[in-house]
Amino acid sequence: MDKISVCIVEDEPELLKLFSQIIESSPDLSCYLAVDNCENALKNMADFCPDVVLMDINLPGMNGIEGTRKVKSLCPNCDIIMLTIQEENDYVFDSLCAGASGYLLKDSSPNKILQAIIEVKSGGSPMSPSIARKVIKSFHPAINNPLSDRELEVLKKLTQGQNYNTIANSLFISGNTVKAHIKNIYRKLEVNSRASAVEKAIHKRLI
Amino acid sequence: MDKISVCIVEDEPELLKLFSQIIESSPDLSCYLAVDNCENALKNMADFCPDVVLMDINLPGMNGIEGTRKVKSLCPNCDIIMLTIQEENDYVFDSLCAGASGYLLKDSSPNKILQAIIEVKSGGSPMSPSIARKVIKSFHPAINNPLSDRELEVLKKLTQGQNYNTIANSLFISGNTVKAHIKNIYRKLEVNSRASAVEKAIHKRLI
DNA sequence: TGTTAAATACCCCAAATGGGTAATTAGCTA
DNA sequence: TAGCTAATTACCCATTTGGGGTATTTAACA
Repeated sequence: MDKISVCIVEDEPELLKLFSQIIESSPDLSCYLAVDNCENALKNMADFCPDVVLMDINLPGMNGIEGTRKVKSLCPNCDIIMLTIQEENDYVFDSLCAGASGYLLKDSSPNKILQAIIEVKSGGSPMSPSIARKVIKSFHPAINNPLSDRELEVLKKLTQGQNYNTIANSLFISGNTVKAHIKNIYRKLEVNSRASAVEKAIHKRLI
Repeated sequence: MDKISVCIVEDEPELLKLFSQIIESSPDLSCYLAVDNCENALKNMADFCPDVVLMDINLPGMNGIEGTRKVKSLCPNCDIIMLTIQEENDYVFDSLCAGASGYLLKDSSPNKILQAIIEVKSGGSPMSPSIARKVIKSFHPAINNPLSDRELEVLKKLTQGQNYNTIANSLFISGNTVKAHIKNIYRKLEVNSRASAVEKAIHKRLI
């Protein structure tokens, strides 16, 4: 089997050098490209798609999240591992939504980085433990759910696009009562339309 | 520091025995409870909350997903690791939504299982590689997005609860045009209301 | 015991929504 | 070149929605 070809995008020269040395130290990996910005990486990738990209986030010019989006549209089969000090939620989730398949913090050991590259190519998604927990937590139910059980029932049906009367019939209550519940839901979620109620309910994991 | 107390819920006697032996073989862990159904686990947990629960999914009586929900409401600080052969998407995501913090397949090595218990207590979320990929994939953008760029713009504003005219003003087009776009969005997403459009857009990762 | 929240039900009304039809322009493809 | 789709605009009309009220019953709670 061929070596796994890796591209590194990292603007700190020492780190770029360190990472490429780590890659080249493995008999299974080959550092195909080591650049300090996304623009150069993309230019080279038009001709050849590497197997894996290690991507920093804070970069001069295009940032690593936008870069990830662009790499994925250019090379859909390329697996991207974020390798960054950024561990704020926004960075993590924006990266994943842009198409990243892994997320390592820069304090990861050389061995972890090598393992991660192998793992991502074997169909896994290597993440630093704290990142994995953030991701998993995003599925956990809301801790401060202000809605009553009945309101939650109504909210679920709202989400399915049902109107006052359909909801009323399925819950065996009057349309006016449904309306009253929806008013209370809006007040508690601080919204004033079905669309934003659904959006908020999903993102707060209420349903 | 005290040993990490572990509870195992597993209905196959050989596996239950094997897992408890693995736990007891570690100087840092203690198998506090080993039972073959959730009902018994919950009965015991009313008095004492273990640090970690290893939870099977296929169980006689209450299944492991419902069990996870119940354990979390009884012991919010307890970390639950699913340990199961089930790797269908529904099982994975339902487990996480029920409150699980890790998900291992039963073919994991004893060493992986021990590592996972330590890791989950250190604030990580241990997952088998294929499970991690499923989770990460759920954040990736839709591959078959049927909407045009303009329709996506409108959809985003729909999601924010904006009405025809507000959307029209922010896009510098007429309200009638917005309406036409929304009609096309509804047709393509096969929905007929803002609420279900928002629901579908979020779950298909269109926005 | 008084208070509060939840669930139920009703009223009115202005505004927003969804469905139908139709036309023009521009760009892309077979 | 003919045909298709996307984007834009416009109109009509019935239904739905959201905001403003008010009121009763029940259960929980301090």
